[in-house]
Amino acid sequence: MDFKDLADLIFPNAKPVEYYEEKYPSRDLKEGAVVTRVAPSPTGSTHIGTLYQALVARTIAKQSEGVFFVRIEDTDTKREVEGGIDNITSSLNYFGLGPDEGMISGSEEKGNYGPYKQSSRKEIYESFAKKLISEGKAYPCFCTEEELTADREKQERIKRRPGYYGVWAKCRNISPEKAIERIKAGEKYVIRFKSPGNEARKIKVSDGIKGKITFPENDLDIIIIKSDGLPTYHFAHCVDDHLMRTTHVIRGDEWLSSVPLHIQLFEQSGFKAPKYCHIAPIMKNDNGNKRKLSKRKDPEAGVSYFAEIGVLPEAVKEYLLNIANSQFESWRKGNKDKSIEEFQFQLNKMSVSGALFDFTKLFDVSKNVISRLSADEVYNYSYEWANKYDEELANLLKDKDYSLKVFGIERNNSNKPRKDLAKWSDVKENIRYMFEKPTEFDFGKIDGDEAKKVIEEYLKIYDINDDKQTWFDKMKDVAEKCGYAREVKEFKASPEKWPGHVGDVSTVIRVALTGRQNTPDLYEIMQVLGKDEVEKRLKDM
RNA sequence: GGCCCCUUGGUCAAGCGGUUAAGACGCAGCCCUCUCAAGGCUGAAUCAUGGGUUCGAUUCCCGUAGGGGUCACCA
Repeated sequence: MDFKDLADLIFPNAKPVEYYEEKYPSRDLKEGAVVTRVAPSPTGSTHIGTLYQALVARTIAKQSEGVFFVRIEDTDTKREVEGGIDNITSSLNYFGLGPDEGMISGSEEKGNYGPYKQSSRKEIYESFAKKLISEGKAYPCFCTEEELTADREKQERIKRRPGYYGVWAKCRNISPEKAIERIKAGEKYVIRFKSPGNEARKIKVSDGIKGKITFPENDLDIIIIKSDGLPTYHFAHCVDDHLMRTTHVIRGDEWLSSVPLHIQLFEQSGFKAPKYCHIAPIMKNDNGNKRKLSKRKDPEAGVSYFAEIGVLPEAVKEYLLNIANSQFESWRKGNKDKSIEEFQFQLNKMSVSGALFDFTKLFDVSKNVISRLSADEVYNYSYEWANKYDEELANLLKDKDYSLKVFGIERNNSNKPRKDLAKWSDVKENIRYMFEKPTEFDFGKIDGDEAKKVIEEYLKIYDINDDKQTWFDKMKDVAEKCGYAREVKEFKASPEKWPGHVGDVSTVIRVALTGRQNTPDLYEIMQVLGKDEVEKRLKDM
């Protein structure tokens, strides 16, 4: 009786690993091409961290003409949420981060290295676990949960490092004969990795983002196959990323401390370990403390939030890229019209510590993104958004031709378009007065009777056909006639001479027309409003 | 608690032994033939702390403090 018999008993039907090695050959890619993945668990709504990782992973894969794929890590059946996979794949798609390979919906996948859902790969893990067992590098463990917790408590009590290692690894040296006997007797067991490590020895790892890190070697005999027959994350990661020929593992830095284990797992399995790249998480300031963005507490942690408030995926990506590579900003400044795909991303320029999520900055980025859009695009996006989230706005925007003119104000034929829209949920209050007569008026400096006089005077000479210069000259004429300064400069030079200047006069017209003291270019607004509407609103005053 | 990582303005951050310590967001002020958004200019604001090493430390080393991560049959 030896390890081989034990392995045969545990996994009688497992295929030899060679079968899989052949089925999933090395990828035929050009030199330097990088194979990356994002490997989320389908546990609910997609987290912004997943998106962030996907963005980074996909970017470096694309840049190197490599492959980016999506693998679903659903080995924890308890945490799985219905529709979880769909949620991930549709979020990735929505953000334009669809994969070359892997899961593309809740039930479909593409690519030759699948299945891309771990729950469908059970037999593959068994095959590799069997090999480890037959080589004496893994073993069945019969310890019950109660025994394990008892040991852990004892370890704590006597101030020892907790875990299943050394003398605490009770099942480590059970002979194959004895193990076979116990299995045949029907005892429950899991499969553990027999770690060859020694905690006193150090290993050095070069992380693609964090740089050189020194760890103690792993000496924990971690579980690789759980009692439900599915692998733990560690083992699944090892088998999958080997077979899927991943070259760079981009993942959250909560995994950093598992690296010694993972490297050992790869070594013992006879695989080449991938390059690890650990991304610092996006944080939130919580009463002076930094903590990871949490889906429970922070709406912005859920990726769907950005769709809800109407921030473009492109804006979110640019913001994330900004956090990831600070040179992005200056690149963008010099390449205003280029796609972000052209930006040369550098992994080693990523920050090693987590950045605070900053809405103000996101909105600034977003304003810039929207400012690059045509009136047509702005209309389409906001109408689409309104149909989903804001019925009132959708009604306002029904008249497409007119709406297009409204969105064209200071946008069409302008080389420095407005930057006052950060998100589609800003649109309604921004343009409402173009569709509805205002009901409240505050003329500022000028009181009601004066304002009436200004409006009357203006009405006498108003002509929709005036060009902008004539329009402005007429505004000055009204100012003069009503006793205000023609030129702002003159007024500023001797403010005691007049009660106000053209600006104050135009404010009256502006308020009468829009109900606001601040608006975009009044001339353009009046052009869009049209002669009838302008005269009507003015006369109604 | 053990182990690992981190610490430049309010925020994101350049920097890699000698710099007036970039830039962006935000903030304040000014300018720009009407207001605002934008744009331009100007300004306030940063090297956690104590020791070394060095002619010289933001930069290198050690300690301290603070922060983060991790120690599961969860990923």
